[in-house]
Amino acid sequence: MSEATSKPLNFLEQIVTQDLESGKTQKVVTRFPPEPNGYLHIGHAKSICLNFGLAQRFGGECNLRFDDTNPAKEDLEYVESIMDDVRWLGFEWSGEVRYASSYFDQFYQWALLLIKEGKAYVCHLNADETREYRGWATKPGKDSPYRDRSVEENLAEFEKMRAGEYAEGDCVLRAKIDMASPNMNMRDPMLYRIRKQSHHQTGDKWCIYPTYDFAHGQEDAIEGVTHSICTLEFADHRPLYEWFIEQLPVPAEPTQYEFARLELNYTVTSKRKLKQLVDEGHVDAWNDPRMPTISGMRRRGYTPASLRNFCEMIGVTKSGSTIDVGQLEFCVRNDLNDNAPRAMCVLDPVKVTITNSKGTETMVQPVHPNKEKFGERQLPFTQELYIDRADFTEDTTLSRKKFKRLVLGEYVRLRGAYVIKADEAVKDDSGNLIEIKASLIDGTVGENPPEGIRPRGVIHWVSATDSIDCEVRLYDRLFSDEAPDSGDKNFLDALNSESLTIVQGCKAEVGLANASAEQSYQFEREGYFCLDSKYSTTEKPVFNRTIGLKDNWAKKV
RNA sequence: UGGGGUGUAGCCAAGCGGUAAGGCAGCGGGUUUUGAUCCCGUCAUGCGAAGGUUCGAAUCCUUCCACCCCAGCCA
Repeated sequence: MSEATSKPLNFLEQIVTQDLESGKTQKVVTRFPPEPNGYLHIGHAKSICLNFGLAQRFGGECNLRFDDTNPAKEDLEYVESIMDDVRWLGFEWSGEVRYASSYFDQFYQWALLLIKEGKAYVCHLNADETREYRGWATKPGKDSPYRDRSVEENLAEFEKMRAGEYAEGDCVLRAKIDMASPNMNMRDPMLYRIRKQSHHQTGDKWCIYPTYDFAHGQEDAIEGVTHSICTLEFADHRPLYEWFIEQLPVPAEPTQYEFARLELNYTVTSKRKLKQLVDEGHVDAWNDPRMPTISGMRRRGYTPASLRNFCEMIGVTKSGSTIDVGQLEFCVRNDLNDNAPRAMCVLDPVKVTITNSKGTETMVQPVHPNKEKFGERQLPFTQELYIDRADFTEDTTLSRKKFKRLVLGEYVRLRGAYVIKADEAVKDDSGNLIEIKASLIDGTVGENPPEGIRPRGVIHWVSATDSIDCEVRLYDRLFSDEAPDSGDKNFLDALNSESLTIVQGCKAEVGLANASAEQSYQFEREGYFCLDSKYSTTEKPVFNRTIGLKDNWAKKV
């Protein structure tokens, strides 16, 4: 890569570079640590690309670790979907999948150690009392009455917690740090709480579970993570993260760094809210094509490369920012333009009869207009064809610049085939257009028409007799508010009632009968589409519109 | 009003004392059998504000302003 085109390093890449140069780090180890309590979304994609990308670029490794410390919210379904999504995005984690839960024995030993050293205690204050004792931002907290229990008593109490002799909420294990700290996280944070729930990995082995704070840094240390990257809201937890690393005989000393999470306008990225959309039936599933989940975008037709490229493009910083969805859309179009085979599909068909037809002919079209290696496809050109209703008008006053399609009495190029002339518009009793009678201009296949014949433009078409029926689903943004999530708005109020349009009775070129869900196509002049993995059947293919073609013209008119 | 963080164009984002990269969007033009793609051009006398240091400041200092995060037995 030349000097002029090389992308500048982001702040984390700079840190890693320095650590590698100074010898502080021998080999960079990162991790992507989702909690399996929902499906991954575009925001996670940023974190995945960052963590795996960093390891990749610097010759290191990245683990996939489930931060499964709260069985109340987690589920096996989520761990499976997460593994799927990470793999689909194109990343491979180092070794086996890790689970925080597989370190529970070690955490327990370390908790015991803190107790023995007088650095942790069992506290019987209830939730309300705990809150009261904690104080608030400008007011220091006060010590729990249980803070100075003896080591022996703490050991005995903690054993009772572990043995299930207490109910949920009766007591917790707390670190003894500083109730007056200006950092709320240091006011004797919780280490363990009681949860009488069976866990998706450890079953009923435990009824006490470590908190995020007591688990995260130690997990990193156990796994030899060198750079533990999390989002901005955890910056306040860093002193606590470091406190545990200092107090405990951990095998390594990871460092936490924070970056700004991805926010997208017109989008909600909160697992809780996405789950609500699913649970309340506003969308058909976690992978509804309108969802910003990785699985939803996948079903919609986004490609792994387009998502990776997007994450690369938006950068990594510490300043909170909201990216325009247009940038994401640019990335899919960009990828699909290069890689999607072309096809024709008429969404709102109206019949065109070629009055001077010479019988069925076969038109040959490149699969991709500027990539020969994609090969060619054959299109049956029959006497009866379909074009889109919107591509025809009887209004002869429209200027050539304003309407580059078929006008009664004028000429248009049928993509990859003849130039035709519209001779007659046939109506039914109520005046609806039911057929266009047209004539083809001889010698215009692959050739310019003779002098004096000026087609207004090029439109797509499909054989009426040799094509397939299909359904097409058009999507608009799920939310009509740029910031559905902000302030005290109810994000459900911003739901766009027109986010899904189902179009029946579409006609597609025959080759599309072999379409598969993971293969995107460009339907020429319409946009990029892929088969819907959920609703498609062999009898009736259903195509999702991933994204329309860029349309500068529509904006100007 | 405690602590932590962030302010460079409509949206992202480089910049690390030597005179504001790049991308998206926009605008203007060219090519085109997709109103797409592609190509060319254009787009911050200005870096949250005000002072100061310096030959020279987006970069250093001071003060101020705005916004975000933290008081779950969530992560």
